[in-house]
Amino acid sequence: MSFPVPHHDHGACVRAAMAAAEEQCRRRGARLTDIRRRVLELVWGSHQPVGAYALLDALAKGGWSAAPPTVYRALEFLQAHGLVHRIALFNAFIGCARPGHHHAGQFLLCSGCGSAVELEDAKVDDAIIAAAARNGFSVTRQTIEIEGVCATCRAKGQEQ
Amino acid sequence: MSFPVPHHDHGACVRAAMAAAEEQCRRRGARLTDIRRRVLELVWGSHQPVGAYALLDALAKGGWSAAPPTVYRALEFLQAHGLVHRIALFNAFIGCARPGHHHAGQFLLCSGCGSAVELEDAKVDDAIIAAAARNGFSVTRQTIEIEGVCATCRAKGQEQ
DNA sequence: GGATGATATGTTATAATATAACGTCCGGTA
DNA sequence: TACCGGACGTTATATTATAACATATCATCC
Ligand SMILES: [Zn+2]
Ligand SMILES: [Zn+2]
Ligand SMILES: [Zn+2]
Ligand SMILES: [Zn+2]
Repeated sequence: MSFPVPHHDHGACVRAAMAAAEEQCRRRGARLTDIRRRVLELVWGSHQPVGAYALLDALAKGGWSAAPPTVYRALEFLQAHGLVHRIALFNAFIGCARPGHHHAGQFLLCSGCGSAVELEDAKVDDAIIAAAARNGFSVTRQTIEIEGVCATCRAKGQEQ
Repeated sequence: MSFPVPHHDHGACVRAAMAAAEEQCRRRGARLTDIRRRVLELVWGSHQPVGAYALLDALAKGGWSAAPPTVYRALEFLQAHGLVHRIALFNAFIGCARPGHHHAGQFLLCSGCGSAVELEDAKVDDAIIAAAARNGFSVTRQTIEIEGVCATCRAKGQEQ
């Protein structure tokens, strides 16, 4: 929701995400299989978007013998159930902290630390829908990827 | 600026875009070479984003013997000078109707006809910068790609 | 429990997108 | 003319993603 502090208890992030995913799948009658669960954990390895082939390597290191379709299928499932989002700019994937919540798919991407943070800003949402409507356009999906520098990285850059 | 009417005089779009490009390059002392000019014309072949390899094929049909780097270099140049934008969602490229103008990179993408229209909406821009600032984030670049259905396609869909 | 259909996974191959690396040409300039 | 830097040609390869088909697993019904 807000930018991750550098040395936070990330294990807590992962546990919360996995619990939310289990809950979300239970509610929707979706099967969070071993592979899907493992891929989701790997996506949550950091707050940075991860590429499919990086996930593949990570799976392999865990002894999971997997080919590209394995990872892409898992990611497809996770996206379909709102557990993971794709960052189009980077061809990479990031965990969703609030599955089930309304989300428009708004991301802040820090070019310093590589972190991605999901935004749920109603004003941005409204402004976009209004601008679209003014052009006779009805919105079905938003992809909003904002590159820039987070507070932590800006502070680091200036202290030199 | 607004959605293209189905049977408009597209030649006029192309001529205007090419003139604007010549002017922009002149002002900036950039060399709009034959290949770059040709690629830009091809990008303007429609109001739909075009993939790099489609451009490559089109160049080949014009007898231009080109390899991928040729097209990617031309696209890189055109992007650098604001003559072309990349649509991250589609790995494709679209001409900019107003090079030199301030543009935040906001696009409406119709899933019916495939058209892409660039928006320059200050309210969207403001809302995003404000939302980013609230998270201590300073924006350097926006990628806003809004999928949906344009007025023309919606009308077509309903008349059945 | 065994048959059955749907869903999930394994496996191989290949498609689609993008870049690295290096040599050559060409246009302007001293 | 000799030089320099940007532009281009060419080959190879990296990166991302999907097609196609075989096999396995799971849930359900009898
Ligand atoms: Zn964390
Ligand atoms: Zn940062
Ligand atoms: Zn037109
Ligand atoms: Zn349309």
